[in-house]
Amino acid sequence: MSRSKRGPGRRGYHHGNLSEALVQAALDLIAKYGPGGFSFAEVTRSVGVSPAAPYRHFRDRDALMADIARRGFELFAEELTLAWNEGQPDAFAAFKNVGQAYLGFARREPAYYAAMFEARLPLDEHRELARADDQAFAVLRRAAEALIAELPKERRPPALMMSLHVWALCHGITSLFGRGDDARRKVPMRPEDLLEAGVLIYLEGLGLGGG
Amino acid sequence: MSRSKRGPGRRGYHHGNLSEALVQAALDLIAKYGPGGFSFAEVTRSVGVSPAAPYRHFRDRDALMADIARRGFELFAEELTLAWNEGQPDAFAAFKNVGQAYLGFARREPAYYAAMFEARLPLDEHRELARADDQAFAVLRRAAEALIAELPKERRPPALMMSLHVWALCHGITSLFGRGDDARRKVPMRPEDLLEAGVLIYLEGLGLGGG
DNA sequence: TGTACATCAGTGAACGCGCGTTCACTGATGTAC
DNA sequence: TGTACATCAGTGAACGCGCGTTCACTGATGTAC
Repeated sequence: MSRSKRGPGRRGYHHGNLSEALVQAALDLIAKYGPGGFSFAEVTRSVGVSPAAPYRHFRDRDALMADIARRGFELFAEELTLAWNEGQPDAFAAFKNVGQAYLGFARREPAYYAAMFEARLPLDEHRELARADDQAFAVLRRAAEALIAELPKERRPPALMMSLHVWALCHGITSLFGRGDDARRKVPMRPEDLLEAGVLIYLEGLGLGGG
Repeated sequence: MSRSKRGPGRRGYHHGNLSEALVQAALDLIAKYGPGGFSFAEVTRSVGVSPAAPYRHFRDRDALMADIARRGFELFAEELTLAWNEGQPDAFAAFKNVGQAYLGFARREPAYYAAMFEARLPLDEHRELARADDQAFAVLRRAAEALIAELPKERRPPALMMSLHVWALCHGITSLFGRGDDARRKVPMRPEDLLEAGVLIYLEGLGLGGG
């Protein structure tokens, strides 16, 4: 009986990589039950350690949650950066790729996404989290700047505004139509197509149609 | 002591309007602690009734949550309808008014908004909720249809797509920049202005600039 | 290479707590006559 | 108008449960010599 508690991944008394394992287990639970739906206790059970073990790695439940969200934003920033690909093949296509990468991340990593945007973590109290958040947004903003630079100076919109619009559109589509749970609003089109069309219309409105 | 339990609003043994009072108390708690942060027990305490009392009115905690969200959507639909005002003074202005009313509702009623969009209620299992949700969206859609009707036939976008775009933009702005708690992303502009500009650019992109 | 020892990481039992829900109950209200 | 009675709405005590967190502990690991 006490043997079964060790689980398949244990390498003896010391776990080896407990904090990673705790994060993964928490992600699984968040994916199933939402950001409010995971408990420290359940995480330890699914990892197969004693309920006191996590306290060597995280101050409390909240700190684990914040760490997950921070990791999420770092992954997110990486993926957006890859999608931007230094503006290749051209700023217009690369900008749209960033938008699609946004949706792709939310779809592939709903648990991270929930921790990042639905956990209601107070950004003032988690500075590293706020910084990671800023860095992910900065990718989107740089993409907007590069695209705007193609317009003649007198017709350039503020890059901040433009990137906030696209962020809001991406998040709105993800949160309303792109989620993986039963709270998804069902619409007869793919979120990706909805975003593609929305961004095209928006860019057209800025005079950036067709690249 | 047992007297104090009755609270100021009680009219004796029978409460008179307990289900309303429970809803209001739950809304207060949701506003403070988020949709996951209210407990049946705490609600009864703040209303001043015994913990068993709510079961005369709601099957369980989940049913109360769903009822709150349903009421929220009904209020929401009313406010959007008022803002649309039958398309007066003109479809363009009225459409923008609907968008502003969206943000206004979310700002004035953050608890309702959270119950409606952040509680992860499964829409399949709460049909009346799904219907109320549909009816609120229908207002936005009708506004889009009226605005689209001003375009020549061959240049009309699908009304469904257009209303989903605007819904997503409204929700994204609300959820990221317009919330009342510490999870708000701070940006140097008002959500209302951000929405106004975004909708204008989007409509411009559809060839609907300036009305 | 071998040993003593410090440090580290996980144990397991225990705590107090608030939760959702149930139950038999009872006081208040409304209605039939 | 008065009374008997059915129905309704809230009571309060109790339940079992899972939670977060603490504590003194101990097994495993790494390092100095």
